[in-house]
Amino acid sequence: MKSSDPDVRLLGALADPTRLSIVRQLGAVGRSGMICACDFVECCDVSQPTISHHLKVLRSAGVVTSERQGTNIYYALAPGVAERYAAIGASLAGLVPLAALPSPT
Amino acid sequence: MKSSDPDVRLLGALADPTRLSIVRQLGAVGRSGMICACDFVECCDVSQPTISHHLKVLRSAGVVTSERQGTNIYYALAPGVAERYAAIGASLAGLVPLAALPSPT
DNA sequence: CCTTGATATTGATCGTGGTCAATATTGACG
DNA sequence: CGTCAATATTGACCACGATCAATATCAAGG
Repeated sequence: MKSSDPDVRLLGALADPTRLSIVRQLGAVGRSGMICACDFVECCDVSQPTISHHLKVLRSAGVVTSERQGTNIYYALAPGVAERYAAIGASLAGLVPLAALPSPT
Repeated sequence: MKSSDPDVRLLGALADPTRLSIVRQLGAVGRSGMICACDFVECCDVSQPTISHHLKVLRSAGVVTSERQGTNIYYALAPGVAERYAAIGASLAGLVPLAALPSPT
């Protein structure tokens, strides 16, 4: 019954404090920024297997991509995830959510 | 442990096929559009108590507002929910979700 | 190879949430 | 007040997901 709707899966992937924190860190380092999985283990106070599980959920929902570099694995925001998120917002409010953002003058 | 983070609650409220369907219907009828609860019972193939439960979740997360008219109760998108959704998107992708929308050349 | 560090998987536990049947509440209208 | 239609609440059941301890895989260096 896994809901199979990709929009629901995207929202569900973000609807967890640990995962939202991970994704926000990835967003904060910019578009091409990559973060080592070990860094997530340090910051969020959950165990390493739990972090690995959350990263798997995010990857499976198409939110992040992973790239191996030696023993470390670096994660980055998947391309197009912002578009997907914005598209869901558009289907909700039927409009332009962005116009409402704090405009940086 | 209810996660208390309003962003997580907003995303969680949308991360359900039935609730997303409800919110999309509300978005489709436009800004001031209101929809009777009974209409949701008809369209989504879940029982009336379940619809009532989902509406309660959406109301509790600040996604919808309700207004009684006789025996019927009409629901509408809460003001500011689009802004809240967009703000989360901004914190994710750095900014710009809107520029990323399908550009109509 | 063997060890070591990083990540993933397994297995188990436990809370949360979606669902329904049954029942209660609420409001309108005789 | 009694009835009816609409909505909410209760109680129970079940699946899913978040979590951790233990273990496995995987890659680099000696």
